[in-house]
Amino acid sequence: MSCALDVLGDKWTLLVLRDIIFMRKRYFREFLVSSEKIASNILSDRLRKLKAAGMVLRQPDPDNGCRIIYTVTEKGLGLVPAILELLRWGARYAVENSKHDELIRQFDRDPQKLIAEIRSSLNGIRL
Amino acid sequence: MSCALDVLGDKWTLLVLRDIIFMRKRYFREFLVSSEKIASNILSDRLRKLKAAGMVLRQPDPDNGCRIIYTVTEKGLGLVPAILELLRWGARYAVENSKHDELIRQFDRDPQKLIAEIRSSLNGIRL
DNA sequence: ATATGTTACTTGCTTTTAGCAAGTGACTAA
DNA sequence: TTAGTCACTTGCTAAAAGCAAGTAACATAT
Repeated sequence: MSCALDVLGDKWTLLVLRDIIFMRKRYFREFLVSSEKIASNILSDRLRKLKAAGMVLRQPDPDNGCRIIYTVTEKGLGLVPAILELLRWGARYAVENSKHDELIRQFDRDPQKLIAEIRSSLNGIRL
Repeated sequence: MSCALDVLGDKWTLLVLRDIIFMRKRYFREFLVSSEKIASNILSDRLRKLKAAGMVLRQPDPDNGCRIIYTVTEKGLGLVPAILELLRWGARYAVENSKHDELIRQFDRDPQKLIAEIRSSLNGIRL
């Protein structure tokens, strides 16, 4: 638990993971335009820490030398259930979001299938 | 999600919740002696914020006027699945803890039963 | 009744972390 | 060759964390 919080115990790390997993974000710029407005230095720091924790991969885009592609690892994907439980809790007790409701329903119907879909969408990236 | 992180997005809040829910802690002093050594001013602040968020209750102990009893609310209990998924992830990917393994097995066997047990252990408190 | 102890905090202060605005160097497309 | 994109850094300020010490309310023992 405290190990988990060593990596996740801050405002931004889980949001970055949510974006990379569910919003399918790949590039630095994409993370910057999230609704929560993360600063570029913080984003840089969190991506570096997530990489150090083995939860994301950082690789140059073969099609464009100045681009970097970030992807989730299996360890990062392992947090999907936890993230979805947090979404579910937020949906039940906080103000109305409802944009994650379909995701939650999908998870309830077949958790393994949702995770398999996310994983396979990652394999679609040429590296 | 970001709503959830407004409440939980720091190192200590989830640890306090873990203690109050799974370690059955009730008094200020009990939280102070957790393995992670929270400072008393931080603990005070987090308990106040959790109370403001409607996740814990703060009531004077009828048996001892200078004691305060803290208890989880239903809203706080709603985070049990999320916390357990974090524990599970920590158990799988971080260094070996294994002291939460039984808790995780219990949750896997019958999630509702575990939550019911926690809830009923709260009702045992006279207020 | 007085002294001592307990409990749940505050306060003051220092160190660490967050966050914004602006800048940089590597690369690409016109 | 020039302008633009991209993924960051850097400098600076504001906020939060963390420690040590103090305090007010109550309880217990003498």
